[in-house]
Amino acid sequence: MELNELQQQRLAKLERLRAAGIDPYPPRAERTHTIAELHARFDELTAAGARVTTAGRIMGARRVMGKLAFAHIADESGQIQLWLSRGDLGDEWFERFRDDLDTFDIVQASGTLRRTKTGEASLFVEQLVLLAKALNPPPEKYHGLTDTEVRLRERYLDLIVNEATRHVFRTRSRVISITRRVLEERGFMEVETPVLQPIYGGASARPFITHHNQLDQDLYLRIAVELYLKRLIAGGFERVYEIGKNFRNEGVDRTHNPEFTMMECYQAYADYNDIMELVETLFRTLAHELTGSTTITFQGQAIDFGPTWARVSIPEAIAERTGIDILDVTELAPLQAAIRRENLKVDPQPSWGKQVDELFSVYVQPLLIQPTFVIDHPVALSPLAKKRPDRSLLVERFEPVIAGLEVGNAFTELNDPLDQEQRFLEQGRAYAAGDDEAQQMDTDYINALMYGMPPTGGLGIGMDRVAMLFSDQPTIREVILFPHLRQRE
RNA sequence: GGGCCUCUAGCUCAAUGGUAGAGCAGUUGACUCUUAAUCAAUUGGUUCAGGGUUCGAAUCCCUGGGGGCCCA
Repeated sequence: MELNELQQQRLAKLERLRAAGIDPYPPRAERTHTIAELHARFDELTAAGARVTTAGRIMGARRVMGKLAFAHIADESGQIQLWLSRGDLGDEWFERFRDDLDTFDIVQASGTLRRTKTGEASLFVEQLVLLAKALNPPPEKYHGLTDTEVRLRERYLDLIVNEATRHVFRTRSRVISITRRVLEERGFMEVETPVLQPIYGGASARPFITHHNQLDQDLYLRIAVELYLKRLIAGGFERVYEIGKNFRNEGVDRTHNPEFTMMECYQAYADYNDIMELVETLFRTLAHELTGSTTITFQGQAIDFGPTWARVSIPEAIAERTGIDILDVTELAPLQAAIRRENLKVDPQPSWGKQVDELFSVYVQPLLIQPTFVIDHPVALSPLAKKRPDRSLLVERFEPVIAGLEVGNAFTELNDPLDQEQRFLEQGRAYAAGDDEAQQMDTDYINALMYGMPPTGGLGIGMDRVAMLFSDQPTIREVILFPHLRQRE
């Protein structure tokens, strides 16, 4: 390992400490109070003259005068100022603090609490213990660390110096735990299903492929958990959910990371209308618990989860915005002709369904700022959803859209094994025609349906995107602790 | 995958084709109420990598790499 000048200086200090018989990485720490507890009970502890011991990382610059020094230390709960005097600490440790300790070192400090002349609650230190020597220097103290690349590659440093980053990940954690609680309160049971799957299914996406050596078998990292959870519904569990990582072999952008966290849940004897109610309740609860109100601010836009959500029908909205009635133009070539006639700026797609999706994505979805259920998807794009009884071209499906962002996908599940088989065959033809996101035939899943699966409503929610909304972050990588980046060199 | 922008000291940033600099941090010294401490002095560079143009390249050109923004 090659050390730069600043690292070498810190290493020299570490060696000096070792030479003086001090372990720079002792195995144990002592703490009578966290820093937040010191502040919360400051008056009481000060009046009692209590001797307290706390610990934390030296933050900001040390301010060392001839016989007096100041520094702030931080633990997860907060910051407190240390007041260090040659008189209280003794020459040896005062000089050690001055000469051999640095910003970012982690220390344990014992003493009494008092306010300084300027009124700042401080720990007047009588005894100092080094808990961990930092060999890396801090970033610039005023501008801090701003370089996005370094913030993501060295997320630990980002967390040390940026309270805003810590806040984002605390919020993300609460989003997940509140979601879990809402589901548990409704009687959903958390389950775990395979990450390594012999057949990938449940979504339209390209998989990562891996290999089991002993079985000499290719396996796929799951792109969804849908088909396994519905096997459980067929098995008789009536409410199940799973929160976990999915993997899709796709590009990285503002709203996509190759591995991401999905919540999926399935409820027997329910349909997509019941699931809409669940989604409304979930988001209303998240907003209320995280902000105290039903309204959040995302990228400058107020978003209200109080009311029931608007419903936007894909064919109706496309007709309104483009003048094309997709239910009248149900083949690819005539649809593309109509697009040219109307002079619409969308890219040509290889199938009617995808062309419809493209029209909607360009001309309707960006306008959907308030929480909206997008409904009436083409059956060709929804091989696992039940058809509308009144319109066989469309399915009982909805996507929750917030601030123009798709945050999930839900439908009345297709439980007819014969129809399901036909849908898989259709997907197989699409794959053969070059659609590398088409879904695979899963005969074991059809076998499960052949035992009978009750009418069921199902839902998938992209938890990273929900975390973006509730932490007001513009990109998914800001809500993923260690997002994917290219290797250096 | 395409277009545009960007990469200089540990960090935040300058430097119009002509001696690579500042602030902070660090180091040395002074200082017993500081908090972006102050005062004085001072160290620190493969300018992302490789090639080219030029008397001379951080700067212009080419190739490659990392990152950002927009588009697909």
